[in-house]
Amino acid sequence: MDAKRKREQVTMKDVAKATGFSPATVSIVLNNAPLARYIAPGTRQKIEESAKRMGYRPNAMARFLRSKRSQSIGVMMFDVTDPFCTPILRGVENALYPLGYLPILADAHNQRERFERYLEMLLERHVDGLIVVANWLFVDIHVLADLNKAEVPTVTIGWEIPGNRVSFAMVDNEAGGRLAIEHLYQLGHRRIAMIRGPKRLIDSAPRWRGIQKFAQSVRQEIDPSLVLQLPDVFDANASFEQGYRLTEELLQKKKKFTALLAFDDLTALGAIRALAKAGVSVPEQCSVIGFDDVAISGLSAPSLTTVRQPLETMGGAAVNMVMEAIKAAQENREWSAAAHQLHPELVIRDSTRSI
Amino acid sequence: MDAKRKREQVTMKDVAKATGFSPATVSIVLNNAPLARYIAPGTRQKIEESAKRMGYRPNAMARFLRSKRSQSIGVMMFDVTDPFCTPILRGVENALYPLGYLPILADAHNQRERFERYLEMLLERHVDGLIVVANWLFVDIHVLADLNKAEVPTVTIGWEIPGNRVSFAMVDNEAGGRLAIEHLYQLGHRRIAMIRGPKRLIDSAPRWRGIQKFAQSVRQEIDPSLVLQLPDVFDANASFEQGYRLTEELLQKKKKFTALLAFDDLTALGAIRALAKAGVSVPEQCSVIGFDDVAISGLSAPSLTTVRQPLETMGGAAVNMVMEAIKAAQENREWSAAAHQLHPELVIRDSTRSI
DNA sequence: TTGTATGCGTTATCAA
DNA sequence: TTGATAACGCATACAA
Repeated sequence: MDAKRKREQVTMKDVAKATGFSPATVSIVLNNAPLARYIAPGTRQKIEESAKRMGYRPNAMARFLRSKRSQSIGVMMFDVTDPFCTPILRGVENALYPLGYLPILADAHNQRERFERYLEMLLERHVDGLIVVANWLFVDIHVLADLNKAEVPTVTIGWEIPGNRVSFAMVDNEAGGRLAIEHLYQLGHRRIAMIRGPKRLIDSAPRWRGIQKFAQSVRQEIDPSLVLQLPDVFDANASFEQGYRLTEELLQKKKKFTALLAFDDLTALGAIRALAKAGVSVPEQCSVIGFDDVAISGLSAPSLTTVRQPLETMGGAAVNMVMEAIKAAQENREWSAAAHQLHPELVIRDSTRSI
Repeated sequence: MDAKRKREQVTMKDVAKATGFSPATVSIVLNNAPLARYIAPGTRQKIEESAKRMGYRPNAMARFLRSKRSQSIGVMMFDVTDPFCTPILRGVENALYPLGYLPILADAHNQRERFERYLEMLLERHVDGLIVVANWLFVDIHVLADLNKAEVPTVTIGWEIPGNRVSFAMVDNEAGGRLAIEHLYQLGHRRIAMIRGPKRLIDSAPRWRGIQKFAQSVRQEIDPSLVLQLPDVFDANASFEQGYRLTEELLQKKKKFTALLAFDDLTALGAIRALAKAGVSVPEQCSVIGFDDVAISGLSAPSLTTVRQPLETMGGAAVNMVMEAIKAAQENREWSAAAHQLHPELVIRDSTRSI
């Protein structure tokens, strides 16, 4: 039974008063500060016991004021709703947890204005570092500039910022593109429809390069009439709809192809939907491969063969990189941005087969 | 070119010095405090202009120390990876944004230990309120107790905590169950297989009750040999696998049914997979209905008919409720927990058809 | 081995 | 209309 429901916070001063020691001593003990080595065992025990009994809980805000460490990381996503973001978020959270850090979440909704406002808010909160999961967002050059001048250690995932201030983690898109086409080629497919990524998206070009290089290496021509182009649309579900639409158009033109290589998984799912509607069964009559290995891909019918981005790993890598940068800043060390390219992995499921 | 890369924070004192006024005046002006009414327009302008020019940014931590408001809300999820969580997170974020609040994210991974550690961390950070997205977690009675004694305004989503300290937002499961069976019934289905929810999950019982009541109301018997039971497993993808397995067993027993009512969407997708594998086409030979309307459901092939939980709305509702509680606490008002039941909605897609 | 004093950046009270 | 001062909770330099 509490006398008051709204009890006050127990502070170090309270613990000090209760134990008869000074707040300084209490601080030293409870933080296991270097000086704690000189504290008498009995003192230590008394303080620790009292703190526990009284329900003492350090005040992170007050602590920050002295230590300048907030033990929190700002995590900016371009769109939490995008299935691409969830595994990254998990990866970030999971790497932060053992470090005693907490993520403060900001969701830009793919809007620059929102991004900027959130950036401001995160800086007011003095996050120790920033992890930015970007894609469309960075189409805008200004946002880029914002990040470069942000006076906080920053890492981006999925986008590279020129300069040596911002580290990034990113999948090797070129290798991924190669993996995708190579798989189809080895299954015997020669007439392959392809849906290229939006022009302004950073992943599109290298992924396409991987495809081209492989085609050249096996002296296989890419039929331009089978190559489609995703438009520049900023929306999580857009690629599904566009995949559907483009595939439908292709079918109407009576183009012949035995396989379809989609820019990403949602596009692939849209394509499968269109194929199904037209009575083309996957994979019997047409193989389809995606990219990303988003959570849905394993559950769809047929389950989707795809090139996996190690998203959760990327989240973890990003955490390691910000932590490095934070440490460097604290120790006033020289430090320069790092780049982390992760390997994609072919995941063979039910949407592709040999002919 | 900065002389130092690591520049210091611009404080009110700095602005005060630059303008020749006192920090107090600066504070009054920049916060538009009540007293700002008496500040000379010229003063005001000079201060605001200088603050902007110097790049002054309030320090949220220091501000908290005085005001006791952190402008952040702890958001605890049982598993961010669960597709159930994402729309809720979006709803929360979106409602928080215009209020100038930021969510601090904690992901319990369905583990009690982790939940408790995170709760502690959030309290150290003095979140103004707490939103807990629960399901499995709360199977554990202790966690429940933790929340009741937490000295912070709290709202749960998807689980009810006895007592009048914790508000909650939840879908009307009974109505949802009814919606699902009613849909199948109206399509002419009479032999309906059902996969019930895990026994320990709070949604299972009311959802089943809705089904039973409807069956009674139309004098339709529920064939016990067509009723399956999801086991108590704590994992996001478990229900997919279990749906697959249970359906497979049902098919092996040569049970006849024209429709299948699954506890949730993932279970339904698992069931569809099993049906497809056995050569039973959906919806031609068997209709399937899910529950939740998770993001995947609209994209799967066939797209899934389901009972929609307004997840994003629930997130927004939760925010409103914590804010109420926070305001009450600040004003030292009496306040009692509220309950918010949201209406489910039938979403008809391609996985069901009439016979 | 422990205590005293100071300041982190703000805001609120009171005084001028 | 504005300024001086104190206090929020903590950590550290220095003193004892």
